[in-house]
Amino acid sequence: MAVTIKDVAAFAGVNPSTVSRVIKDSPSISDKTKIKVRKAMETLGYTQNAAAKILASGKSGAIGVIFPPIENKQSRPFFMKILSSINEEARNNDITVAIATGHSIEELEKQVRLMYSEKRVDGFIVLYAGQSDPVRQYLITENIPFVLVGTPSEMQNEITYVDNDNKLLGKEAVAYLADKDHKHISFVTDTEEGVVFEERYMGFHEELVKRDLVGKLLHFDENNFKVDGESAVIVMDDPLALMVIQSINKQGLNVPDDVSVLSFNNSVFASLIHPYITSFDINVARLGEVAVEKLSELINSDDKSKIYSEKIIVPFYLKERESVK
Amino acid sequence: MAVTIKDVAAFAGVNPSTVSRVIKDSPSISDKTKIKVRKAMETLGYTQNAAAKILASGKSGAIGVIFPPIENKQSRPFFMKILSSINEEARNNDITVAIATGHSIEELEKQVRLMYSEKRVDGFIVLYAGQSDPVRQYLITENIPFVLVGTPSEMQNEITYVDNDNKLLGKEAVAYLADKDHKHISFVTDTEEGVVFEERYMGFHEELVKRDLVGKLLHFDENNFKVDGESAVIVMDDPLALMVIQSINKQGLNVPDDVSVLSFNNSVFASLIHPYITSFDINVARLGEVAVEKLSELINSDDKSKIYSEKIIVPFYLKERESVK
DNA sequence: CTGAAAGCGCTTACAG
DNA sequence: CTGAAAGCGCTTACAG
Repeated sequence: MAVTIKDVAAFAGVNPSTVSRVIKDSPSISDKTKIKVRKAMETLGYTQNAAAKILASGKSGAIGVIFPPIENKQSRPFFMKILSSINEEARNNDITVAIATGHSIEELEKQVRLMYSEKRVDGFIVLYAGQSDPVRQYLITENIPFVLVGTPSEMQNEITYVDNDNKLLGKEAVAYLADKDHKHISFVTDTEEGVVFEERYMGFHEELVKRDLVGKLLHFDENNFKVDGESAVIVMDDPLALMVIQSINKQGLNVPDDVSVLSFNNSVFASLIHPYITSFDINVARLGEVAVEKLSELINSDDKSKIYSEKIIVPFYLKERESVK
Repeated sequence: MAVTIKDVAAFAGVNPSTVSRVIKDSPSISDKTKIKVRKAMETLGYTQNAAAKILASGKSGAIGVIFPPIENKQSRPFFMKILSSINEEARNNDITVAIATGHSIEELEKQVRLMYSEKRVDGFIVLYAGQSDPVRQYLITENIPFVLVGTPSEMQNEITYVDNDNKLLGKEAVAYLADKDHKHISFVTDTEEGVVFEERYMGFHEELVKRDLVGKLLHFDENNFKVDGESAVIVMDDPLALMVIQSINKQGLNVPDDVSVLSFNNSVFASLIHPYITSFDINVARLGEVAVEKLSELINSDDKSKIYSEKIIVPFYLKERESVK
């Protein structure tokens, strides 16, 4: 039915193995033969059969993207955005991407194990960095190539990961506001878990001390949140910033006239309603690209241990809008 | 290296073909043999090699999910949500999902063609319904199984699609507000393109006329939007509702005390800041499930034309919150 | 109910 | 630089 390597070989008057070599552009084939074979492929409309290639070569040419098992996280625009950029970069390298999701961590692990044991994928990109995760543990134990997007809280030396410099992000946030003459700056969060929070807050705190400014950690609670003398506030992410702004308004204060709001991630939420939020863009697209690049290296390296434990820090930039004065 | 069907056969003392039949639970194999073989698989830790299965059977056991080529759409929570539910339903049926994305329609089509010609997938779920789309055209021409999420504006008779009843949604919106004694109800949109808008608006209009109420179509423009006597407003989606509420506030009016706001889709945007938005939930999870079910039927049917052109309407429900009085 | 055999469409040492 | 052959791990008529 479909045209195979054999058909092409017959048409071009060569052996099927020669066609195979032409496909991968083997240097041992003469240009003359290559041209002839390529012409045959063209006129017959040949396309490779992925399954046959995988079976014969032992490589799937596909990678798996693992989403966090928590439901609500999946609504974050981050995931769709990084998936797009991963897929794009993968396509440019002739890699297919398959996905793994699950309501529970058990479901997720089951799917990941199956994908790998059936040899549907050569490796994984993990999109969450929670601590002591069984899925990640499995990948490490079985020595399966993977790269993490985010910073793991443990075994940083055994894992290849790509992330922003969250501590620097915290520092830069303070620096930016301080340069605008803010002297009382607090940090607002709705979670104190995770390396992202820890590092951003640490950076915030260090820079605050260094510049001799005042401020503290404010835990956001919808019914009970108030600023108390702050002229500016740094918020963990854009949706939270939206809520913070509303709370500030309810206090009878205006953003940015009375208090400035600076946030992170630069997601859709940042430019939904006014004041549009000034927010650090963490370059999600680049994060995805780099993840694919690194994973490819891991998959294709013979000595996997050699390039393990690399960390890639992707630069960020500030998207200035209306919420800071 | 990995354990194969041969190893299992040797261990159980049967022919490899018997093992293959046990795997697919063929009725022609005796229970005694099944038990014996399954035990062997268990103790040896056997898992199927997907590539070999695909090559031998001619079926990939995978489906492709095609995302719209437009960048900003991908930030909508809808896509991540439906992808999750598609993947979940697929996993329950031992189907893998691969994705196709692209900045341009050309890129997208290229990827789709490649996926299919390499036999990486058996069929597709298309997540957008714009008119005269080359990707969809390709699928139809080549007679490739696919189902559309949304309502196509042409060739409705040739395409299997799943969607909500958008016209009914428009009617129900009016009915709900009318029952709360609203008499002046307008419909707000920021786009007049697409079947979704058309049908919701048509439903709105019919019901408005039927109940002898007043109201009109309001085009949202950030700098220039005002309500003019409306006691309630129906908005195309949640993010837009957020903007509409802000505009209403700027007019010195309160939601819901002065004007009620009712919206569609029940996305994350609906419960971000107060007033939380009363919104119709369009049951995205179910949409995804049904899409997978129908696609499976298409793929496995011998006479594809027989079940073509089915439409599946998924029910919706109203999520009541704070924006309607 | 089960076995033996051919075949799916590639890749890759091995020869020459 | 190219060919002939074996093999990747399954499935599936065909026999019996």
